Amino acid sequence: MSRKFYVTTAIYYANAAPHIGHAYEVIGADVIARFQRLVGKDVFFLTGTDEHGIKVQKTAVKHNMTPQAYVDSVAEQFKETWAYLDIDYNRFIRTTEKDHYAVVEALWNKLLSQGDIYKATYTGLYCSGCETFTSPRDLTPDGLCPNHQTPPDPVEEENYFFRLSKYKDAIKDLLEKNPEWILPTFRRNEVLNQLDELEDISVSRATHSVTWGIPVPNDPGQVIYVWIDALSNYLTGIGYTQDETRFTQFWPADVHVIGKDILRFHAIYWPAMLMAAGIELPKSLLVHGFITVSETKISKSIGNVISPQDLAQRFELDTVDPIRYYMMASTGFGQDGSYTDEDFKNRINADLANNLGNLLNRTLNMLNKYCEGQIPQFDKEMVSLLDNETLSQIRSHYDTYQFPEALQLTMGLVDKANKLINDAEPWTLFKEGKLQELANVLYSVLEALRQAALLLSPVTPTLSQRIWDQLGCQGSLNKADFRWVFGMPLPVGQNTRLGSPILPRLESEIVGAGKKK
RNA sequence: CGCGGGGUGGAGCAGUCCGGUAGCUCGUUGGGCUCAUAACCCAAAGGUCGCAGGUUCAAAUCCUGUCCCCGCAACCA
Repeated sequence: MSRKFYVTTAIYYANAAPHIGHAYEVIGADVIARFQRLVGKDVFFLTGTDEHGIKVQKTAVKHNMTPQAYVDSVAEQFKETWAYLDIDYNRFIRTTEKDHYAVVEALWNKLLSQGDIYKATYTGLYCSGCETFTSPRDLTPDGLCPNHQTPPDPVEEENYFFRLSKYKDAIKDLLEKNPEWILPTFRRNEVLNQLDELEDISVSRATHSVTWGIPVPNDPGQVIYVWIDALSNYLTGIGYTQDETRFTQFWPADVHVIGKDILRFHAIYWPAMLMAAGIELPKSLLVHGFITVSETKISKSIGNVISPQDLAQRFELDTVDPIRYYMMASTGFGQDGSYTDEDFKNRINADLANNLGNLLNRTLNMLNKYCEGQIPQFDKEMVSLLDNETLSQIRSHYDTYQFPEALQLTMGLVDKANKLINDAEPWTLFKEGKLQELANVLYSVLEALRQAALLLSPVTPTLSQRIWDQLGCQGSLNKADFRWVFGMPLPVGQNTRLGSPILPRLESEIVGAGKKK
């Protein structure tokens, strides 16, 4: 088994601030990265921003900024949000970075020299108001530009094209022979269906329509369009043509985490480009759905854009873990997820505050009263609440990106611990002087807590660490090892450190969902 | 007939491939316990399994028809 793991998110278009939709994807990728580290892989986790193009160019003008200054500010916002969300990435790539230019140019030149990029005339509908080409389906029924209510002009323009059609059969073959290449698998059909009408794609734009992009080598009148520019970030991120050692270490990507909106580009354009360039293909695409807020698609025009910070503020959270947990527990990849305040509060209170947090609290309190706060000496009557079978199921769910299932099983361990306390009644055992039995029960529960903290740590790193610390364990869970689940039981006699609840119950939200604050 | 996903107790889902007491989480109600973050444990109520036919001793599950939602079809996370 390979010891490396390369995971990426899509790079986010730098013309607006991040919201919980972006957060969902990046958290998913972060959970994958953290889990793979936990099981001992050498992980590289790449995320970043896509910063070129006409929209950025225009938005910058609107803000009275240069495109560069504008994308600098947006990239900064993304980085801040990622830090806030506890995203432990290895690199935040920006398509305006120098090494990316070098990669894109290298790729371009290679494809051009072998004839996979060629120059041709592109005929399109150009709206002078929008200063961009539009497609017929974006027009009003009368054939007018929806923004300007004017008819677009047919314009001919010299562009470079990528010989995508040449790779049609190879892509088809790839998808048919690798049913698991796109996950969840039902997405594959969507792509297969689109394959038949595949034409070559335009991969450059004339500078009179867009200037904010990577210039086409040796052709000052053209800039490279989004496909080659954006998709190739996955190569740049690990040093293609720049750092061959690292590149060969991590390529191919193990999984590209993407939204369903950009599946086509990742499932068709991207492998075609790689085939053309003679580069190995990524191993899989993990396609997620969208998060809707109160059943409505997140949209600026509707005004229900909500940032992770908004959400945390709304419930006065002192850690983002509930957000991470909620997103990973309630929505499997593939489905669209619906966010509501009510649902969020219920879920977090039930799982994290009541079941998990309170379990720690009640157990350590008893330990203080009955065992002077020390991990008690158990004997062979002590039962383990976690078994090998369940553990391997949890691991397998994490491995296959089935986070709701992994979390549910882990919470099952917590349930068992709560149940054991109710059934065994340690307070009665104490009164009756059955101290060995008492020690066994408490140890079982404490050990379950330690294991749960470890198993949840990819999703809730902060809360897990709080449990870890209160149990008196040393060090950071970021450096933990999956084998510790059974391999590093709580040492007898260790002093625990009961603290404040790891997560207070959420009370009524301050502002309702779906409204702008 | 473009392709695909889905319609199961108040909410969100599993079960459908390999027919046979309709399950899980949350919520609601009642009880228990008292170590704990009004928490935890137990129990109960609550479902024409979209609709209509058919096959079968037996269908949420197979077959046929039909209605309704949603997604995808060149840049919308």
